Amino acid sequence: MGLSRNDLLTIGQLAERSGLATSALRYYEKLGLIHAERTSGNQRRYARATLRRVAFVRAAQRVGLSLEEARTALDRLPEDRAPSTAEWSGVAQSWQSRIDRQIDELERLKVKLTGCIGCGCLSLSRCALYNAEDRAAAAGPGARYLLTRDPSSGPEPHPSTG
Amino acid sequence: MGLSRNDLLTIGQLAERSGLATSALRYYEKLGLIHAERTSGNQRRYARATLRRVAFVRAAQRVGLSLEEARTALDRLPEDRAPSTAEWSGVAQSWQSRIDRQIDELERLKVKLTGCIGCGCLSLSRCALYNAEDRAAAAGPGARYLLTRDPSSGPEPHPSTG
DNA sequence: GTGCAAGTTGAAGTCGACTTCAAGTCAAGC
DNA sequence: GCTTGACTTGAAGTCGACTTCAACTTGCAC
Repeated sequence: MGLSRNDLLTIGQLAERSGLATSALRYYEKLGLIHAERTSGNQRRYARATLRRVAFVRAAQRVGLSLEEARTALDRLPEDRAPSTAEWSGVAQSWQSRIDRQIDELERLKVKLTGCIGCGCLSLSRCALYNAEDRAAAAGPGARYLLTRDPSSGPEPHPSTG
Repeated sequence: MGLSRNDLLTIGQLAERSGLATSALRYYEKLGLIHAERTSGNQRRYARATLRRVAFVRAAQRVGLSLEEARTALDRLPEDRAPSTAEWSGVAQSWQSRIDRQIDELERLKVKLTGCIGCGCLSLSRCALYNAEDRAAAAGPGARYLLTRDPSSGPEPHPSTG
């Protein structure tokens, strides 16, 4: 399990240690999330700090960021060393409020479901589940685009061609 | 805004009332989530109860179910009337535990982030963010496949061809 | 110096949940 | 009866985050 040489990781080693597939790491590199030196034979060699960047990206995804957003956040942290408390706390705090919003939305949904049990609900007239008001609010990771259909808030699902 | 005739909704009306696009409703029909009668001219006409089914599907998505899973859950509820308290409570309770798991995972992530602020963390040796142990646990809606790489738990990301 | 696992590339495929398109048909108001 | 907007279909496109493929090259153990 030891590193083969002076602290540089092959893509396979980074994959094993980060829990990601090598193909994912190459993909991350293409997006500019991580970066590797090359051997004379053109193989990638990663600095150990890359492990940190990968962990950061995975955590970012868990808070609901896209890889593109993760890249932006990553740009505000140093590439070659651990961030200082100050550097880190800004990021962490904005993530915390994201998490809080997600938790909040889940709590509200839970209350609605409980209400529905109590009132024998799902009748068309006044079930809370039918009131879509806060659909766009905070939805979990990855789900934002799936559950939002309210044109007055948040990004459009696929504004590409039309 | 009134219904044009005897309680049957056109696809446009159902779209407006449910907040979904007509294309989404046709897609739901193709998946067997909803069903429509037809006019002599082959246009869809929906019973009002369809509104309930659609609402159910959207709620299911918010708890993290796929449309396929929603269809399965839907099969256990009556198609033409509001479910009884008994019929509903089984579903609602299983959703609640899903929600609880999701909240739980978010709480844990939040604690980790707080820890990282306090300890000037993100050093490679012992930052909690690096310990991926519970990655596969509960992740939010839609995110399960993105964040899971642990072969010992949960569904494989894309086991299709290989 | 050879064998073979592990690396390289770009292009194409996958997944779920839809949307968009093209080419036509229906329904309802005037 | 005509116009026009809402509807019909199947096929193809979109999105993000990867994975898979094919054809090839490197690097390390023996």
